[in-house]
Amino acid sequence: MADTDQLSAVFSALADPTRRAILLALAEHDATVTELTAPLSISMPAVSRHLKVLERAALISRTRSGKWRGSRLQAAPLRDAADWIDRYRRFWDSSLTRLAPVQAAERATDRIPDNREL
Amino acid sequence: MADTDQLSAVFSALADPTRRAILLALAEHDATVTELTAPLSISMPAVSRHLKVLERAALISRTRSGKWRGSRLQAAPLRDAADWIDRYRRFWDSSLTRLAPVQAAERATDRIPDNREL
DNA sequence: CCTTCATTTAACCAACGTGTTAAATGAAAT
DNA sequence: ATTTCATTTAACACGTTGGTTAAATGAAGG
Repeated sequence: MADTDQLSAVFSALADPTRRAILLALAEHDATVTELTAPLSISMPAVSRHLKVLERAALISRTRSGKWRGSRLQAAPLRDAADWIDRYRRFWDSSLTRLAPVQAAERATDRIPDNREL
Repeated sequence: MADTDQLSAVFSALADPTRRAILLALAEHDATVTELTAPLSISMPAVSRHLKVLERAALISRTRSGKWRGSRLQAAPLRDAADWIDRYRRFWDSSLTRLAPVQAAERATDRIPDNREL
């Protein structure tokens, strides 16, 4: 990560398939580390550290109740990530058919040194 | 990354603020490495490598035209990322008011060993 | 040709990420 | 008190990342 900014932390957390699997599991229901580890073919310490990453990204919260530590999905940062990505929606969605030619034209003439058809 | 799966590559690419800045610039118009480097206070080789990361994630395509190599935004992978995140939308958006209590109830009773109010 | 300009590759470095196993912690149960 | 169980921390290995500067590449232009 190297960065501490929120969005970077979130995207970085999402960049790992194991962590995405964990979030998916937590979308079903809160779970303990042991429960999360079961289907994951990695050691419990490894899962524990994935959870720490998710927690730093504020994607989960953790509760303690005696022996057990529960993890709960916190989706707010996902909203931020979705919002960021949404700024690019015009580049792929329905309007693509309508907008694409315009964009192509812009791209062909704009900013490219001497219009060398990049 | 360590992983080669597409979604991981995309999220990993997005996890760096410099690369997000590059994508934002490319949302305006295609650009050369030099143009992209100008506002970025890092060296051109560094930018060149960021571009390679974005290219591996299929977030940009590159064209060559004589001396210049242009970069163009390719938003399709962003759609995939958005789609992935969207599965969690119910956890944060409007229905949150309506759904949250249900979820809370589910969470309190579900899967947690012996209902220890995690 | 020889130079210039845009970009990439190479070599290096410090920091980080992800996994492991073994030890430590801390609450529960006997 | 001692043991047991869930989890975390420590110590280690190893590959990756992101930055640097210096050299290589490759097309354009004199």
